[in-house]
Amino acid sequence: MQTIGSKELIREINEKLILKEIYLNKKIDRTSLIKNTGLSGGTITKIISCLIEKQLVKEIGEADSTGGRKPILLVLNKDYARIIGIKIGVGYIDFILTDLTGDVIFSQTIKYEGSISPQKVVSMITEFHAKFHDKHLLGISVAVSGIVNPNTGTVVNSFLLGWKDVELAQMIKKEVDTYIFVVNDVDSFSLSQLYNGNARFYKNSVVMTLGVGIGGSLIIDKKIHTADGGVGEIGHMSVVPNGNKCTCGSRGCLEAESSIAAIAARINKATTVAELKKIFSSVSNTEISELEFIRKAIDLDNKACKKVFKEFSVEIGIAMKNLINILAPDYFLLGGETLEFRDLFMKDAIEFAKKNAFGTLGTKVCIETDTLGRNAWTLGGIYKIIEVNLFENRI
Amino acid sequence: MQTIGSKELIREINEKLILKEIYLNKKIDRTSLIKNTGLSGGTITKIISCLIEKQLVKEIGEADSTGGRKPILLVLNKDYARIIGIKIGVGYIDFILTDLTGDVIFSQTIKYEGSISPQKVVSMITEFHAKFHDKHLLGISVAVSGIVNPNTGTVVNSFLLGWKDVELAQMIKKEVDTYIFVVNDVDSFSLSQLYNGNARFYKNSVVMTLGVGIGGSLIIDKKIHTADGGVGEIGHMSVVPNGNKCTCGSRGCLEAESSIAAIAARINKATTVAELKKIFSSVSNTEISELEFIRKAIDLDNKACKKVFKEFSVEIGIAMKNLINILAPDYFLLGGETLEFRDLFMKDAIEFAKKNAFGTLGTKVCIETDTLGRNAWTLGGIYKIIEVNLFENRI
DNA sequence: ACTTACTTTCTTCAGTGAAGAAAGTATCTT
DNA sequence: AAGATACTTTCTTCACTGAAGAAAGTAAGT
Repeated sequence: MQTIGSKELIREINEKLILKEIYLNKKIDRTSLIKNTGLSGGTITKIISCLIEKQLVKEIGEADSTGGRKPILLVLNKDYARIIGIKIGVGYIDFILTDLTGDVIFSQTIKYEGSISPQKVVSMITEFHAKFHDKHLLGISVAVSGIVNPNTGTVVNSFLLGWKDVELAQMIKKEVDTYIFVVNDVDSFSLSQLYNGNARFYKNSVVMTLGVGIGGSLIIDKKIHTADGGVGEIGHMSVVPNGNKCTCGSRGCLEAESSIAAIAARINKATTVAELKKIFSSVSNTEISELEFIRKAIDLDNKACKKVFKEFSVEIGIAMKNLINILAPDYFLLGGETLEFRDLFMKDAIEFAKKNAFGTLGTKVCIETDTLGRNAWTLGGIYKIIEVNLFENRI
Repeated sequence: MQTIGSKELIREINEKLILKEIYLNKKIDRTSLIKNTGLSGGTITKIISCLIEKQLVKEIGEADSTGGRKPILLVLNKDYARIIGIKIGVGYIDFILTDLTGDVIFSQTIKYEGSISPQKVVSMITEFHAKFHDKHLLGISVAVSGIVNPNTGTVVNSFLLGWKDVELAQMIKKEVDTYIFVVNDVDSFSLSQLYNGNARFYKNSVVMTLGVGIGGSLIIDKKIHTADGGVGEIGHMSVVPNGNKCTCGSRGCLEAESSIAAIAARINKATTVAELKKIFSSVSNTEISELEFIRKAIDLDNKACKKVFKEFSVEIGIAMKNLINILAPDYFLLGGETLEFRDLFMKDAIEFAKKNAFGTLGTKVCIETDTLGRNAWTLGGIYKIIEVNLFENRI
């Protein structure tokens, strides 16, 4: 939809410019706002007065004088609103409540067994909201696995949850009338890297997560690229012709070859240690997880593990090389549970990728691993809600 | 660089809105501009007067009355400026001169043997420009193979031309002081699909070209995604583990397996027809091109060709499936010289890709082949120059 | 008295909405 | 058939509005 130029647009652009400057500086005075934004003194005074009246901004004291009048410091009013973030995992749901700037106020994890229905999730969200609706609610973000259309708020297809064509945003909005942002969980993780991690310093990034599934997310020109959902299904890139049957129906997909479960299976096949094989038989009975099995395997048969992770590093290296060649990112971030075993594969995979990428693409990309931790999967959607509400122009 | 809201910005936004509306409608009257843009009558009158004064727009007569005063029709002034587009191929250079709307006024192809230096190219551009500098020159677009940084105008690395770190834009600007747009040739082809082909109707597209090399280009949110060059090196995606040695140094790349040269080599290997093998030996002496060899091969040993193209269709299908899974495009366009043999591989490749793509990604993508033809490789950059100058907002 | 920070006043300019001018068509009267 | 009148549509003009900038003023420091 095309936007026409108008006085309202001018004011909106400048208000958001000022809000962004206050947010980035945490606290700032009017004269610095004049310098940093290029707006005139009169304009700054008028707009700040407006924002104070709206209670989005507040004065919090003075800074030291440099020879004249002491400047008055301005900050975003953290208490202006609250934001709720949810991450629907397999067997658990994370809830996080933050203030206007994304600082965590409260968080909790609720575990569940078997499967969980969308109705149940909506019910839990409504309960969580009821506990905190004393403040204005800016929005609710929900991170879900699978193909998610963030524009319609629909979970098109989540294999892990067993959901298909769930209009989650609409269901939640019926109960809580606020802005609902339904997003793929890897995209949410990626948004955290963009707003709070090192991805913020780069224009184009690829995020890859290794774990139960192999996930991916793309950041293009400092914006998450979701299309209408389905972007970044890196796990379903073919790496082994006629390889293992994948859950998606294809063969030789990266996920079929290199998920946690696949690694465990490969270790079991490679090892001759009887005790280890016995332990592996418990895995499918969920007496022990694949992660735990791999931990034990490293103790009991380090040689077999090294061999399996060596092959794994080549597959991951090929996948990374392919992504670097297709997308030419400045920044490449690796995350997910499999990073626990990074010592066994990471260096080789990165070296393989950098060495085999086309031309200069391998040398120009910065490759790092996640340092933000588990909350990043939930906070990403919250950061997006803040960006959309406070800083993003409609043109 | 952040943009502040101002009266100048308002005027600029609205002028471009009006120009875009005139361009899309080819001819339009003021009352329709009021309806289509949402701007008021006074604003339309003022801005149109301005544009007429600048000679960007002109009145060209009247439309029929519908009961009142006859409306006056307005058009873009095609003669306001000229644009030059160049495509540097292997063994030839295409030159195209267009008017303000991208309509071709003049074109020529100059052949060259062996290699060609950047200096020689600049010299030819200067000569071409000298023939047509009676009109204002809006810009010059140069399409080149390899890794090209359009932001700096640098040919970082063109394997086919043997160029490395050539600051082509600067070299040209020294001779002709105008806007210079240096772009990867597949990206230029892609831009034509976006501005003049069916890609204009989709938000996210992938363009793949099959020929001497395997090239790719990405359109994200209706914008070509180039980063700082190197995006879309689809040809260097691995499809065969430990496969053929590629020019990029890696092994098993799509380009090493499925370029025109690779297909010819595979046909030669598969055939038992002595005459065909004899003809193939002439290819490396450039007595006959690979394309011509394949044409003959289809006549002399259709069975072997069918077999080779069957394998080829799987490789292309895998590559397409990988791209669909990573990028979730709405639209996928195939182009390039290998399409001459589309009857032997296209249907199978598309079917493979659609069938093996993740979830609904395969059914939602529209896959087509190029209909714009050879000039599309040159005109894409011209369309971009028009877009940047007449329609694109700086915010 | 001078410096620095912030506010107020006045000016400029772009867009808006309403009214008017210009140029049409349709109908009626002579 | 010609002229007059009524109505419609297109385009222009103009007074008003609001946002930003420039200039001048006030407040609070050293």
